[in-house]
Amino acid sequence: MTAPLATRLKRLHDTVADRLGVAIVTGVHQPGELLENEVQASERLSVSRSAYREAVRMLAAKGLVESRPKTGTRVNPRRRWNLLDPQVLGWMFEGEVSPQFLRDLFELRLVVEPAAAELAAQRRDAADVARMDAALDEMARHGLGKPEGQAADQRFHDAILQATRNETLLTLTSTIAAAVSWTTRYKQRNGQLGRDPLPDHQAVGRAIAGGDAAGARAAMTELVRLALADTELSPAD
Amino acid sequence: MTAPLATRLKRLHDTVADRLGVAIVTGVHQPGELLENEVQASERLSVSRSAYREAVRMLAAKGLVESRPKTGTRVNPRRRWNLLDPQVLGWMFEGEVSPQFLRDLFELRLVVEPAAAELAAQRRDAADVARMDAALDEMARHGLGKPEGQAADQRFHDAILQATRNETLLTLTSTIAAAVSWTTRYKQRNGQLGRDPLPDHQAVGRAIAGGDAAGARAAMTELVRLALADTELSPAD
DNA sequence: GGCTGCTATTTGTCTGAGTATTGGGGCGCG
DNA sequence: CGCGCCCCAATACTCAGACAAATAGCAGCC
Repeated sequence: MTAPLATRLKRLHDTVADRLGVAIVTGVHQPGELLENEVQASERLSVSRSAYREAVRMLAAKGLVESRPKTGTRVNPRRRWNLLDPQVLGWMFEGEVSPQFLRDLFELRLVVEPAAAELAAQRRDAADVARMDAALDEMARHGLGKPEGQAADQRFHDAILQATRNETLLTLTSTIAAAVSWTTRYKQRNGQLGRDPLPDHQAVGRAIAGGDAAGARAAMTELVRLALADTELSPAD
Repeated sequence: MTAPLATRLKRLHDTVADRLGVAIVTGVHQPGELLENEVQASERLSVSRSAYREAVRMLAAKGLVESRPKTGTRVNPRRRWNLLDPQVLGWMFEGEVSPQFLRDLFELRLVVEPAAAELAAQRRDAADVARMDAALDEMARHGLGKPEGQAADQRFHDAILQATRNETLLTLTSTIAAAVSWTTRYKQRNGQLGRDPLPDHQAVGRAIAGGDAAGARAAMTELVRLALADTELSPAD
């Protein structure tokens, strides 16, 4: 017993936060549920109370839990979770992700990315275009099967968000990235390739580089729709 | 000296986090800047090192800072801040908000809310419509000058996001709310009324209740555009 | 000039004590 | 019986001080 909580690769409080965070977002601890009190919990994880408390503070900062004297630390209703927090999103994907949540994520992408593409077409400068082209080149060279190609894919989407010149949209990078990476992961797991996504990416790139706002929006909509179809999620409506 | 950090209304670590958070997002501590070391900082604020550390953990969880041994705690580049975190957003509005950021916020609203209205029109049920109508009634009764009216305004926008049946969109509630409340605050401060926003809200409500997706999108676009115009922010392009 | 090992600084972790808050139960009173 | 008040115990909160671990920067060596 007193399983030694994984060999230390990072700070202890981060490790504990990860562990608790995953347990919460994957449903091991349901909303409304009360966590063990600090003393028991820290002893069970064989960490000091301070380390455990700092972990809980992090979860609280992300809206996952709330602590009060006498009552203890309670898991918040999902509604209060910061689902767009990169770390929370990461914890989600540690377990099985519900199809409903994936559809929500793609729907958000379908709302945000076409609009972002449109704005990017209006505001991009030479540096943006260079970033996009570099990413597209690397995608073509490596293919989407390899990690390099996937990284390039994410850089492409990120470059577009950057080109919008909108900080709040840029914050959604991690959210988009989660959906993007899930698509390729899914396709690899299931071996089916679907249509080659590279031409669609290039079409988006051309429209943005050419300043064609409407075209960029349309091309991006098409791209996301295609990705959604590949995941075999039934359309939302 | 050793000014006693406000009479305790909430937890000490929350108070410290608020104070540091505001100082960072309002630019008192620039990105890249190094914070005092824990001992000095905690002494200056007259709190224990543990309380200070828990506060820093919260800021780190929101992407504002990063701590490393020997180097210290450094303010992250804005790019890594979770700008959509409700608390971070709240801290922003403690100081002067840059026009650029406000435009970004409205632009995000312009991306999200029309799409949300469209989805809401497709998926709303009786309860959603009831919520919207109740909010509209209260807005009409109190007017947007009074706190009750403003609260109702936010409930209206929230009801729409709820009706989308999309958790990730719902997470943006606080972001939308920030932009909404800023509009009314601005209008009160400057005394100018602009067009009465109530009819536009009612138009959105009617379209959603009637299941008119395209109409809902159009009406919402109009509503947000109007709000943007009232704030006298120059249009983004 | 570059590598290597030392050292000082800073965060990280632990422990144990005392404080503040508050939900709930008991008790009195109407 | 019902209602309000007070007390109590459980819990998180705060504090203080010590030691451990990591690491940037430097000195010294090859």
